[in-house]
Amino acid sequence: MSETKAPPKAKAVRQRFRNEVVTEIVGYRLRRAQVQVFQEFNARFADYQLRPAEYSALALIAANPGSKQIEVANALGIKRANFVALINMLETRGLIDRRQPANDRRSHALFLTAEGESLMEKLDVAQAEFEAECVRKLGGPAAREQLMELLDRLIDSGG
Amino acid sequence: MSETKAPPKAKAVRQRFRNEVVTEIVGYRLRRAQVQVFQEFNARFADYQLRPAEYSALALIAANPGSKQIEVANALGIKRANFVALINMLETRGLIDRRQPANDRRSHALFLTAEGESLMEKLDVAQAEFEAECVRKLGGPAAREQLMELLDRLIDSGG
DNA sequence: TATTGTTATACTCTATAACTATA
DNA sequence: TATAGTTATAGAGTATAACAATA
Repeated sequence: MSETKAPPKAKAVRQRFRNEVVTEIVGYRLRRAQVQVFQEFNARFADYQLRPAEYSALALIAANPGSKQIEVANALGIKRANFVALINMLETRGLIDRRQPANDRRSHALFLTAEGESLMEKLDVAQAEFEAECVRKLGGPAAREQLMELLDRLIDSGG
Repeated sequence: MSETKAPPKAKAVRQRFRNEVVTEIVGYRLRRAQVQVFQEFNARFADYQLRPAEYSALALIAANPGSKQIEVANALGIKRANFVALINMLETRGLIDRRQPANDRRSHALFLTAEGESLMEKLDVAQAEFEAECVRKLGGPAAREQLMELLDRLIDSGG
């Protein structure tokens, strides 16, 4: 503090760019936080070549073996038409299977393959580490719980 | 509670779809909240034909008259290349002006037109109403302040 | 008639490279 | 050399319409 120099005086000191008109908007800050967190996710899961939607699809199939494409798509907020390419990719990579269900031959029953199960074990670890990092940034489990509750209020309310 | 019927026994009771593997992830819930808030924004600003980025650009130019394209683009987290079409649109619609600054002829100095200023007054009202609605959903100003602080922690931390 | 998966298509958003004019 | 604006282009993500198979 004792060694700070006087600011330059000659040129008209360019006023700082005023961001507050947007940074103080809930939606704007929500967006920036989400982008930041997704970038961090992508960096951490780059080794697995999995983006958020792909990871989420795998996790949902693991937790709901035999579920239909439309169920997983709906849970992810993805249109069933757009889910086809995603699930094709996971099948091509040998991570999931489409099987013929007995009761409804229109639908496909989704399952992890052995390789998918094996990968999922690693993904669970990576995801737990990532979540722990978020908790650390937020300042602890209580802060995370607070955030989750506040976000829920924005999601739940219909109008 | 006293009138609950026994669950149907005949068919194998289809277990509820288990979402928790994703809904309990900070990033996932952040994303869903952001999408919800942006949808609400789009609905409210449909009359003005303005999406979040366009509104934010106008607000930043209003708060920083004479700013350069790259300054506004950076503040919005948009590449300068992608900002061109956005600002072209706003200029075509007569909401902003690109003027020649005296000191640096490479850049464009951005200003709201009279029409832009006039529109901005209405947008300020609409945005204030929208923010108030978010506060209501969150449960009051203190809850909003909490959310903003928590989101900041996710944005600030570099690693 | 309605639903599931699928294809095709279009529109937005984003990322990169390269050009120009200026600094 | 570096920066501001621009163009072109390609990749995601998303939305809609239409079709086949099945319910």
